[in-house]
Amino acid sequence: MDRQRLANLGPFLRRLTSRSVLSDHEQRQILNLPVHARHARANEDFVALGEFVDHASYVVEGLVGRFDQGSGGERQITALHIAGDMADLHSVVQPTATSALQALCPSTILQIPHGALRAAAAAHPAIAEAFWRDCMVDSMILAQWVVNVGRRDAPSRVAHVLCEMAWRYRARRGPGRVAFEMPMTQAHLADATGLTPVHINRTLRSLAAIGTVFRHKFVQIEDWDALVKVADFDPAYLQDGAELAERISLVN
Amino acid sequence: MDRQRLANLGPFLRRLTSRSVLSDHEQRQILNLPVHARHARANEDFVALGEFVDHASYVVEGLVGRFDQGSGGERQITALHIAGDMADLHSVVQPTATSALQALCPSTILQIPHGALRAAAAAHPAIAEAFWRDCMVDSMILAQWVVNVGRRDAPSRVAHVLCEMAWRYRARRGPGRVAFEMPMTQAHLADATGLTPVHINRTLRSLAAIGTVFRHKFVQIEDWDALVKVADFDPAYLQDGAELAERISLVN
DNA sequence: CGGGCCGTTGACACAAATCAATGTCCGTGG
DNA sequence: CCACGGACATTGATTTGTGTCAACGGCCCG
Repeated sequence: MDRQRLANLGPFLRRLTSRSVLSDHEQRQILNLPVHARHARANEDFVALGEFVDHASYVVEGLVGRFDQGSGGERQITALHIAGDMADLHSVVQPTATSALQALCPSTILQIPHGALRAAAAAHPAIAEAFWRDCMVDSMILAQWVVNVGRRDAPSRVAHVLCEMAWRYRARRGPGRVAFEMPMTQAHLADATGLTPVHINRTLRSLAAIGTVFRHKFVQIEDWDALVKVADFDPAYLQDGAELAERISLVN
Repeated sequence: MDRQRLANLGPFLRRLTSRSVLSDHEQRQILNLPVHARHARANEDFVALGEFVDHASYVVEGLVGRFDQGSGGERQITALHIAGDMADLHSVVQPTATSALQALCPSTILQIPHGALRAAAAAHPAIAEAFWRDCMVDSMILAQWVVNVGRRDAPSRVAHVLCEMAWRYRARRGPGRVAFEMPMTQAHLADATGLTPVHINRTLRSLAAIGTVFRHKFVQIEDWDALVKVADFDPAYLQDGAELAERISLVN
């Protein structure tokens, strides 16, 4: 295991500290985690279903999807992970993958050994807490996806995914125009929303009527508020505006 | 905060130790957690949406659902918690509820202060790990629900929920007949599967054709294997048969 | 005895799936 | 430089699963 000291874990640390309190020393522990870089081509599984992994996968660049599938082969994306996300931090505590990780576009991944993560968590309760909390944010997103797929019609579903991604990419600035890159195909969107690719296509055309377009891996939203209304989007679940006062530490 | 020492946390401890390794001393810490009993009537919210909670809710008796809803009022159950489940252990680390907790039948709840849980986790890395892992099991169930609601048709969805519940209630013994109590209504099943109550009704009738009935809050399955086939059910995600060898401890 | 919750049934409407073809772009190799 | 192949997007015709609306029935409990 080579220990390249790329400064790439910065975004991960920022994610953690945006929701949890870590001392300088603890922050250094995170940045000094050993990593092993790896590349994944578009549509390449870099963690297979059922595989027993000994490392977590951090997305430096690109976009990855968590895929689940039934025995009939019908695929469903269960989570999307953008650059800066630890795609399977949960594997530290649950090393048998119950879903596959697949790159949706050429992506670079940093593998971080479970051993190092476990050691950091065991030595510093605040780090354990930050990891736990980070996993729980993913879990709340998952709960929202159940609602999305279970209770919304096609335009609303697609709009909701676009809103969530805009928010997570921090592309949204005001009530008006928003634009960001989202390197996935219409078929991927279908896998994420529980719809068919053809219907995604038609739905996107209907969304164009309110000024939202997804073309050439690029999302352009003319009227953010209008999209939010269609999506019935409330960003509370992303735990982003979490007040410092609400952050409670294990270490008290 | 009264500190009733009911021996009711036993099932919770058993859940934890079935997947994580805890020393005798750590186990005692769990059993000695202070609790406050509370009753909830059927269809009563005992944790409201958006509420800031300072305790976790443990289900001693009954059945509770995690409810999410859109602005239009359409409800979606995001998780079911049976007796012995800690319904919102995640609230320790994420105290603002993004979903409501509602009793589906008369239930009794034990409230456990976050302070005590946090103290136990901070003092014992193995306990922190066990809590984290327990939350991740719920998370994997959630991921399966996304698949269920996103990719399966009505008979398959309902069958899958029944299989999962049979498994979690430990009602399944062999390949043949299975029966267990599941104190919820058809409308609740509809909220859990993203279907309408009328369609649930018709779907249940179609499942009766393969010998599976849900009547009077009771599930009776004549042919388990047949139901599993309809449901496309694979219990791996429940992390139940997890081998001891696969359990890895933070404390090494 | 009456009212409400829950379950049941039928007729009909509609959103999304399916099936099938065609179009467009882009990289690659002749 | 052009022809080819493949991935992705687009479109139309048709089918189908599920929702919607509306009514009725059973049963428990007050």
